[in-house]
Amino acid sequence: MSSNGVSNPPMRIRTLSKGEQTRERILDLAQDAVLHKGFAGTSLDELIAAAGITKSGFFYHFRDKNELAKALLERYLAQEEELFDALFKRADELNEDPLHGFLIFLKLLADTLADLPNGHPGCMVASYCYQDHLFSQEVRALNARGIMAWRARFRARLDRIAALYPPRIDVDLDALADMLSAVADGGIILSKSLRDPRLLPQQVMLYRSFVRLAFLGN
Amino acid sequence: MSSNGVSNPPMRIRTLSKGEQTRERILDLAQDAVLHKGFAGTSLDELIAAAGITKSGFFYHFRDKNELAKALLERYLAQEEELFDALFKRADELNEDPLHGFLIFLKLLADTLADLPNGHPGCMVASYCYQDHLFSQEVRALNARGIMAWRARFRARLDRIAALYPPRIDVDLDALADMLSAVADGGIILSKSLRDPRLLPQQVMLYRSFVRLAFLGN
DNA sequence: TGGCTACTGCACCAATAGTCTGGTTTTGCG
DNA sequence: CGCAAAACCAGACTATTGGTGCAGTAGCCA
Repeated sequence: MSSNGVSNPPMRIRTLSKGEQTRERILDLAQDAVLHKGFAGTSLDELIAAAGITKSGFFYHFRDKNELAKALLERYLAQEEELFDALFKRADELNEDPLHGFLIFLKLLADTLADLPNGHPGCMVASYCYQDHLFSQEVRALNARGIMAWRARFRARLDRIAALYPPRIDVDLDALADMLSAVADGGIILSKSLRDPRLLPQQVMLYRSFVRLAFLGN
Repeated sequence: MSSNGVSNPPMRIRTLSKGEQTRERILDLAQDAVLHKGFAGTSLDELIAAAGITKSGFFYHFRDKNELAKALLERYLAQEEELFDALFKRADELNEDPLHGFLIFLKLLADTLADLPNGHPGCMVASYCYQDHLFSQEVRALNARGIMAWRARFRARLDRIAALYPPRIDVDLDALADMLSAVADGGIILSKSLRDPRLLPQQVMLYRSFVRLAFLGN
């Protein structure tokens, strides 16, 4: 796009350099493997074979395996952030009311999840949570911070909702915020285990029903 | 019961033979390790060292590592069954109404989870779900059957409830049954990742609020 | 022309992982 | 007590794993 001239980053989305491409390819392969075999069950040899590089090539991009774990998680969390940003933005454009905006967001989220061709691939945070002793303190902390970020994000919404719609039941808003993470992670487990991609969006929609009932009463 | 005579198993709870004790010890250690490091990350060497046996001793009890995985999951599912049986029994003794019986059950479940000294150790089904490519088809099927059993169990309750209390919202009872599994698995992930044992029972209680709202309206 | 990026190739290593064969002790039980 | 079965132990073996070190190089950009 716009090859107008000199040293401008074209269109804000920089095209990835060759090295970045390879790095992304490794991360893609690693993510897939880790979500199906766990981190320890994913060997470097398998990754380099699939990526079409050599061991030396791998260590050019990552100092060691733990750095791969870290990069994997960082990328995953960033992608989630982006997704939520985008969905909230779309939802807010459709409705100004905080409650209805949130309900729309949840519908958009469910739709997005339902449209994933092979179902949700799995949540890195959940995967890492069941292998925490494999990782450095840094990675574990990153994992926890990811969940806390989701809580803060949803909690902020719920605060604005509760200010306008006094809850029909006695409910801790942090817990209600956490419940979306829980239902999503649980829904992913259901979908993956039973090999039914519909279960995850279905659970999100159930959470939506709960929110609606709790604040709107119907 | 009744040690009236001869070849009765004393007290119904047979005391474990030495071999069974060792086997249980291995399974205990393995479960703990697997829930913290994943299956591939759990080495046999580490298990036999902790159990105080040799490698050969291990293979006397399990043909190979996959058999350990199977035994681990089978035992876990059986223990869950037992727990649910016990809690439903207690709940039903306290109230005959299906809805209130279920609500009591959920409270008992939350209390039980809250009383676990170090929080819930983790769900084997969730752990295995994120490492399915490590296991035989048999183990994967067992995992799926476990979730299906929970669904069937809760669904049966919800059917009886819905017959008496027409739901205030349009809700798929299978999905609502699944939601308990989802919220529990998600709650475990929250509790483990954030190192806060209260989060899991809290999520169960939120699910309880939802059920109450959906069928009772308050 | 040189320097940087992004690798390849190969040699080598200690530590495990998982298996297997064949023996030995320990235990329950009649 | 005596003996078969149960419950192990000793040790050898091989493939794999994560990782180190170093030398070399193709391509690109200034």
